[in-house]
Amino acid sequence: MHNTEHKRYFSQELLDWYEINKRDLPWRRHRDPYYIWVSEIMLQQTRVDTVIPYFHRFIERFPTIQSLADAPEDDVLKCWEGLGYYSRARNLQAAARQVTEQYDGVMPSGKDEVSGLKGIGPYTSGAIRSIAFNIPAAAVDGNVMRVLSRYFLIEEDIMKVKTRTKMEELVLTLVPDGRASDFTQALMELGALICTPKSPKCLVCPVMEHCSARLEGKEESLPIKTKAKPPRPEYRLTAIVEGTGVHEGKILIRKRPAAGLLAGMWELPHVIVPADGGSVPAAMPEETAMVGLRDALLEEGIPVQPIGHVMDAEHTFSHIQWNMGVYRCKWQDVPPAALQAAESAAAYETGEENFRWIHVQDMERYAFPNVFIRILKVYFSS
DNA sequence: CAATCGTGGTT
DNA sequence: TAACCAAGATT
Repeated sequence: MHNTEHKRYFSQELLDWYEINKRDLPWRRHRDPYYIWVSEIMLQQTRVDTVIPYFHRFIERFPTIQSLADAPEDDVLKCWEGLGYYSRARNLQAAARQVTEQYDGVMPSGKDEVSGLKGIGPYTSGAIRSIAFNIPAAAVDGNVMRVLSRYFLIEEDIMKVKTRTKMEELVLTLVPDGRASDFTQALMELGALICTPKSPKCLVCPVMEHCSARLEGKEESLPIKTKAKPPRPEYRLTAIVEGTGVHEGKILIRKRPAAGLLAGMWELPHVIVPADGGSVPAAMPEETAMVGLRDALLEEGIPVQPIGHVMDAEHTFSHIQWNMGVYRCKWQDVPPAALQAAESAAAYETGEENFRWIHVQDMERYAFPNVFIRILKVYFSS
């Protein structure tokens, strides 16, 4: 159905188009595998315009693989703050340490070596090897699957691994000799600029003439993709704990666990409210919320007295929607008897474990998820 | 395979 | 405005 003639046409026209239309992007100004690597990790599920300022800051702060490997993890997370999917940052640094230890600090180019690095999957492996080393490897991302599913009329669910591996094989038959780097980027560039998800610009597409989807009027209905499940709602009560005594003028923050959602990031103390009977914090009487918050935090060894409602906040992750009621609280100095129940309260006072008392200006030293930055901004500006 | 893991822009 | 989307990896 698709002869080598149409394939050759596709590859050649695509390369010619790319040469003229490629964007001037920061990571395209070098062939340094480290730059390509960092950009590819940042670009996962993230728009180019969002990545650009992060890329500049990251390369300035961590100019080499060695400097990244040597840095404290908190510094790396701070540099990633606001970009999302924070495991990318943690894995990137872990991989930098792998390269330092296993490959003398030099980025490898072999398939098994690259794929063996943390955070580098099939796509990123192909992207680094083709773009940085000009090796004929397939880098099949969302853009590429969209372009290929349309040009070759592949009516299979692109969410399935099998579809991606099939397209990887297809790509390998398309890469012109010695042009792997440009071809990979051209394929993605076409998906980003011309063969867009909605309203593809077929009239200015360099390969429109032999695009099967276009010829059959199916360009708008491809690729086929299963719908994502809507995020499940969660209800959380959040505390802005104001310090007393030596901690006067400060608030309490804590560091999240090393795994899971927002791993390793800092946050305001908060508790989940069991969602029975639709008890949305916004709808919950403030008195009820404050009593619940006080009791729940004391269970976790954080003795506070809620004072009043600050704001409601909503934050949507890929799979969870947080509905938050935020309350100003006063740290409660607990009498010795009660201290036993709140066993770890003393730990916060000494600043041990994963808790800190901070001033507003200390925020720049800790990496916070976006939702807490928004809340703290409102709090500190009022 | 399907769920987990952020955020902001576009339609 | 709600839904969809953006250069995916890990478990």
